[in-house]
Amino acid sequence: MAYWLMKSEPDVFGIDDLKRVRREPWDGVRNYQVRNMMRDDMHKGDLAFFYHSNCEQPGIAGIMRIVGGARPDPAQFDPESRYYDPKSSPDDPRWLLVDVGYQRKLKRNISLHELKCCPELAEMPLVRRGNRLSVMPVTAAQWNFILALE
DNA sequence: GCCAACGTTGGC
DNA sequence: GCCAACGTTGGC
Repeated sequence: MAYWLMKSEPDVFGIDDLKRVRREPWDGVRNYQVRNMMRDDMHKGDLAFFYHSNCEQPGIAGIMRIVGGARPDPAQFDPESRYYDPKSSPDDPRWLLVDVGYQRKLKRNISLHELKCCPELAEMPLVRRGNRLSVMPVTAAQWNFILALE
């Protein structure tokens, strides 16, 4: 089983939203590197940190599980969607999503600032300059270390 | 295939 | 709101 960190803006969709709906298609990924990771490396049963980005206190807010493997993101075919991609076709879908399920909130939000201060996490793309991945792998050691901060 | 222009991400 | 970083686009 693999571990991940997935970013979302809480103003758009946060951990409390996932808690309410229990399960959600993680749509809108429009980055090839992330798409390839979802396609090749993400599997049903994997666990992921829910990270709040672009907000007052960026950080890890909860844990979710991958409950469905990669499948075409319907939003890419919807002209009304902000994720519409006219260059994609149902015959050859360009963008994928995975389905995630609510697991739990962390007892406290673990802020980006705090994560940045941990030498043990220095290799995480999250704390590295210029990183723009909205989904990134987390090693078992990093996962356990972060949970121990809780 | 190069690279300038442009758009997006996301911390601050 | 600013802006650094970086991915994508498209002219050549």
